[in-house]
Amino acid sequence: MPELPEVEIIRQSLDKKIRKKKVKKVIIRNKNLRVKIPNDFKKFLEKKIINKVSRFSKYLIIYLSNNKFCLIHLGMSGTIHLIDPNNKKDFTNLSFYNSSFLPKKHNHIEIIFDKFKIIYNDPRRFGFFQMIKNSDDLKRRLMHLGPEPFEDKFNLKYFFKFIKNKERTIKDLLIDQKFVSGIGNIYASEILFLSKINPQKILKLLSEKECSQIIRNSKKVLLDAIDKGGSSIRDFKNINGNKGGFQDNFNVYHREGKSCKRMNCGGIIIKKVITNRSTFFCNFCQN
DNA sequence: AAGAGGCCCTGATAGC
DNA sequence: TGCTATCAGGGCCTCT
Repeated sequence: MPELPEVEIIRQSLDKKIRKKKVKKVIIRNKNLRVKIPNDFKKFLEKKIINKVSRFSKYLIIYLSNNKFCLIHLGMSGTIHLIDPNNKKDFTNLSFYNSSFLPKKHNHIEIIFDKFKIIYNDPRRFGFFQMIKNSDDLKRRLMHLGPEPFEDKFNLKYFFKFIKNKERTIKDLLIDQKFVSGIGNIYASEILFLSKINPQKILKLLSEKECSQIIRNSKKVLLDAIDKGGSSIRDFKNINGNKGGFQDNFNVYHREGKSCKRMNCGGIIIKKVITNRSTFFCNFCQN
C-alpha cells in the first residue's frame, strides 16, 4: 500500500494516539514477516512509553522512553488498525478501521495500551518490525537511503551526479530509494506526468530544465498527496470517514486508455511495464 | 559495475 | 459458475 504520503498519514494519526502512552502488553500472533519477529520483541516493547512516532521515507520510527527505537516498514500490504471501544471518532483515516472491519486473517502483532490497542495486519508479509538499540544503529540502518524529495540535498547538482552517462530510464531512477527515498510506483508516474517527461527517457539525455521539473514536482506531488490524506487504490471498503483520497487526483496512474487530463492535450494514457513495474503516461504530452 | 530480472507472499480481479 | 493466470502501492538479492 504505502508510499511516503500514506506512511506520513499513518504516522500522524498513530502519533496522536500513542504518544506518551505506555505499552501494557504485546501479543505476537504471527512472527513471519519479511524479517522474522525476534523472540525478545515482546520484552523490548512492553512497559515502555512511546515518546513519539516519527518517519523517514516509507519507514515509521517509534521512539521509546529508553532511547531505543522500533523500526516499522509496511511493505506492500501492511496496515495498522486501531481498536478503541470508547472512541469511534478516531476511525477517520487510511490506517485506522473500526474494529468490526478488522480482517480475521493475517494479524501479526497486537500492541495493547491501557484503553485501546493497535493491530498490525499484513497478508503478503513484506513488512517488518525491527528493534533498534540506539540512534547510531538507527542511522546505520537507514544509511543506504537517499534524501527525501523535500530535503535541500535533493537539488540539481545531486541529480546530475546520478544521471551522468547513465543508460537507465528516469522512471527506474525515481523509484530507486538510494537516489531519492519515499517515491514509489504510483507517484513516480504522477511526477513524470506533471513534468511532461516520458518515463522511458534515458537518464543521460535529460536536460537541466527537465531535472528541475522533476525535483519540483516530486515535492509537489508528495505534499499534495499528504494534504489529501494519501491514496488508497484497492479501496478498503468500510473505512469510516476516508474521504479526500488522492486517488481521485491521479492524472495517469490506473488510467490506461483514458484521455489525458491536461487541457487541450487530446492524448491517451498508455500503460507500459518498465523494469517490471507498471508505468502510466500520456502518449502525446509526455514525449 | 550498472542494470535487468527474480523472488519473498497472499488475495483480488480479469479472462476464459 | 468456476477455474487459471495475472497483477498488486516494496525492497533485496543474484546474475550477467
